[in-house]
Amino acid sequence: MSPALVLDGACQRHGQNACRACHGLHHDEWGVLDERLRSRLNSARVPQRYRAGDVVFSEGEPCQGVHCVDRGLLALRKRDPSGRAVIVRLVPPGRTIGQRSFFGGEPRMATAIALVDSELCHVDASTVSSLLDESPALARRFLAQGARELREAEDAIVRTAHLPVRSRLAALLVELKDVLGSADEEGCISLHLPLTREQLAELLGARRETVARAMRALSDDDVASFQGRAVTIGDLDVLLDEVESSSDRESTRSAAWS
Amino acid sequence: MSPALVLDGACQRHGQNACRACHGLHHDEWGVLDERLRSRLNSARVPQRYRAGDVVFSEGEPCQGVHCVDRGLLALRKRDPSGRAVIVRLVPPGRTIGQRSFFGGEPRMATAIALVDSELCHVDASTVSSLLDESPALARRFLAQGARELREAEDAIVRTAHLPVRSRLAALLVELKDVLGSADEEGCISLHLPLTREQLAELLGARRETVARAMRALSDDDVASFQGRAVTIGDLDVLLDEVESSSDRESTRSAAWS
DNA sequence: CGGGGGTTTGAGTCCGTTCAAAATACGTGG
DNA sequence: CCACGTATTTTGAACGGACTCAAACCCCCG
Repeated sequence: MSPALVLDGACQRHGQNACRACHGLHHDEWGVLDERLRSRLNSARVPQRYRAGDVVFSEGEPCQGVHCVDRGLLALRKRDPSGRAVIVRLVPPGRTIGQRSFFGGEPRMATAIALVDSELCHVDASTVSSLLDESPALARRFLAQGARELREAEDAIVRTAHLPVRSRLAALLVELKDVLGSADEEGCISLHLPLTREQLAELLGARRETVARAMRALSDDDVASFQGRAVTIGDLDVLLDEVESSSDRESTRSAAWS
Repeated sequence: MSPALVLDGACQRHGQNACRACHGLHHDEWGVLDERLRSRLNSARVPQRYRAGDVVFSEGEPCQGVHCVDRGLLALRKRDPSGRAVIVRLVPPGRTIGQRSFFGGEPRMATAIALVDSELCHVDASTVSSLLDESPALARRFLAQGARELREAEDAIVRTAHLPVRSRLAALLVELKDVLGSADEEGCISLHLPLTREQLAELLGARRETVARAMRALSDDDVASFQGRAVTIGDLDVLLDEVESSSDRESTRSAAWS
């Protein structure tokens, strides 16, 4: 039912050729290449496997090209001036990482970490460059993808600016359910978190303890239940309200009480 | 002495032709166009003037192309789910706004507001499209610019995640001094804030009152002084420390006291 | 001189943090 | 399969930063 499951299924079926196969199926950049350029890409790309916790590239390193995510999930993490880690975004299958520093001509500004066992394809810088020069359509795809990432980043800025941790956690669950969730026949969504509480905290801009308390608060109010890394969402609408309302909460409540 | 002042001077000298002239001079996208394409751009662009407070485009509107900033300063502002405004970034002269929704094929996701009297050039969507298709170099420029904006957005995420308002204000001053500041012979930097306290608060993800208190705290500690919208920075190093240290502060202090 | 927008200050409250301890999960070797 | 040591997660209590509400203050302009 969920798009993510369909994606995973398709990738597994194609084994080592997952890269070409998956990228054709989804909103990914390379899909627009014609046969000739696609075969050039195919001979240049090098498939790689990473285990949960492995580092794909590190903050400060020079950029050696881009990586496409075929399977798994990555996190991009930066450090603030005082050394604390912040996860700036998650990268699901179908997306490319490393574009930012490739196009910006900068060293890597974040560390990419595999949150679960993952399969990537590395494409070296000169191949990407030559493909870009020959395919304006590819450039447009990358521009569109960059626009999307910028929007997501700005949405994150807006969320962290004013929403409490509890609402930010709810918003994160809403996002994750599209990528990792599966719904049973009752409309009850369940998903397995690919992050430790610590990483969840880095992603939400909070501390472990605060995240734990926010989880407890959500389950006390029957919005979602947490058992270890397993999450179940009884009613999606209740979860969505959690994100929208925030300050409306007590007014909604008092309306329900009267 | 400051780059911003040089830029302003150059633009004013060219009057109505500021667009072409300015864009050639700086790190702007259009600079890479050859003579033919540049003249196409020049005949399609329409110069526009906005007064402080004017809206260039609004959240939700369809995208009609991009705008280049020749003079002045713009703010891009979004609203969070509960309706509160957040300024996600400032746009100085030399930059283009509206690319994000143009490339993403989405309606505008933010409202663009002139913070001071500003001059822009509007370039319609089909012109930008045709230029992009004919000039891979232009596409690369836009990709580079998108990468830069994404990095800046991610930096903002990291800052708001853990730094206190006082440090975020200091970081903002460090950025603004490059665009708006002028240094006297003593190395003492002064600048005029183009924002109300309210807008400053929206930019920092805080409330007016908190920003006022943070200003007071900074001037009490002789980091910077605020008189209305005029800011003077006595020693830039002290201001930079303010951003770096944050949690180191009390240890620095105790070292100084002993 | 008296508005009115914008700014500053104060007092009280709430949310998130910090520090510390208990509880739970987990992998490893016996 | 169980016991044990370690890492992660959860809870509690106290503190602190930022928010809210409310009032005073400016400063510019009519």
